[in-house]
Amino acid sequence: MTLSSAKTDWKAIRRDLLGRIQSGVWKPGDQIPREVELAAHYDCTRSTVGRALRDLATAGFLDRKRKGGTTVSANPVRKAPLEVPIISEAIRKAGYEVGYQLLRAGERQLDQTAAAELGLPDAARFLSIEALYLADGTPYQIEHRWLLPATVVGLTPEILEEMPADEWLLRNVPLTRAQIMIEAVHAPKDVADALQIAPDSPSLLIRRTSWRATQLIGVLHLYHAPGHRLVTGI
Amino acid sequence: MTLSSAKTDWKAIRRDLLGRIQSGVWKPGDQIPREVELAAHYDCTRSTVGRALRDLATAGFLDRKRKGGTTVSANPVRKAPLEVPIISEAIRKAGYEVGYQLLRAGERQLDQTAAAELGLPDAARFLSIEALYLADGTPYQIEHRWLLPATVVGLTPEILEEMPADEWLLRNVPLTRAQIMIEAVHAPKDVADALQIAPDSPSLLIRRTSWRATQLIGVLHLYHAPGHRLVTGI
DNA sequence: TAGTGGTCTAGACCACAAA
DNA sequence: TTGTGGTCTAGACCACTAG
Repeated sequence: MTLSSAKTDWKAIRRDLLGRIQSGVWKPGDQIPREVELAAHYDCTRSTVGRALRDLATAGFLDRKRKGGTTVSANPVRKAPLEVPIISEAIRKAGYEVGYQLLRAGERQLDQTAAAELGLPDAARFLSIEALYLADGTPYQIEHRWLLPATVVGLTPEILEEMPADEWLLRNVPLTRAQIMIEAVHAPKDVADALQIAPDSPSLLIRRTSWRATQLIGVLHLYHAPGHRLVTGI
Repeated sequence: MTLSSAKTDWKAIRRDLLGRIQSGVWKPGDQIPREVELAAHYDCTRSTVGRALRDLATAGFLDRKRKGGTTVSANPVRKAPLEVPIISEAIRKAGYEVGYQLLRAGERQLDQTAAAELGLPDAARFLSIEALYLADGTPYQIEHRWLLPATVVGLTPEILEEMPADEWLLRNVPLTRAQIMIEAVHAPKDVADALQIAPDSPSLLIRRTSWRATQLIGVLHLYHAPGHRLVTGI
């Protein structure tokens, strides 16, 4: 009641409700009024307050249960959105001139550890791609991919000379599911050489395994130069 | 038309539409039918298809503009949700027994680099907290916080002996905004000692600066033991 | 069993951007 | 100017679950 009560605008209602949560008027675990009561208070229909409540629930601020009512989340598990863009876009966005250099491309036996990760026989042959990305001429990251030849028909080393694998894949084999792992490792020797950094420098490694529907596309390993930061927020 | 056309269920409609996008029936940049047409096709009201379309738009698959219609996103910037839970919850979720050990707590001058990050005069005095977390008895991560005393009144070293700062903060000073940076570093000597790892081991460092509204709460540095992985997916 | 949220309808008006 | 999505209403029925 003391807080604003802009009428009949679900965004305003959401702001008002969020305000009560964040200011502590409603504390974690508290039961908040039912939709009908809120609708009466805000002088609108149940659908409208429902939309505001639904939005807050998907954002993790509220827990909702039929018959059980709506409560303020006890464990506000905030999710920070981590963008997964095309590599060159990421560099461009940061304001740098993009450089791309194909190091190696060709069919290869899958790396032992990578095979184990995928639960595949390492007898399987993959299209192995190694490339270097530069930002303003400075080595920025190394990408190493293993792609399942059957799912990337048409992708040739010639194409890769001009176009990063990311771009080709986005247009030709869009992923529908991916698993991502982020960890800190010592840069392996070949990566350290390519990035022109000291061997055993700390490197941020992003590993991504991607599928199109249930069909495996491949595995991506991204080694970043020391000092590289992943930035996000809530 | 060829794809399923389950009637009057927005989730089914969303599945159907997403199927057309991911199977390539509708390609990036394509204009898709208007709400009225889709409503006719699925034999439901505009509100219902609208909900499905809105959902796909917020997920990044569609771009919508008044009068301009709805198009398939050309740049599907997929966002991987990175969870930011209470530390002990994270360990518990992974199935381990949680250990917590306060190493140091007391007022201190803010660290030089940390002060620069915040744009604060390093003359400011902060509550400095260092703690060790264990998973099944094994050192797991080191947290180092600098908290602005004015915003955490009531938080004493005695409380911190028993309760991780995270838990106290969640209940008493919930954050409304945070900036998060993730990078790979060499573990500093004191951190390496506490984690019982070799000096200069690669460590995943998560840095978080948090605010309540516009009021700075403090800075958190989390050093992880080598091998620790952040896992997410899309 | 009863009460709560989840969904859908059929209609209306409005805001914005393209033509 | 006009067509599109964005939002709201007033009502209804249903699904889940707490008591």
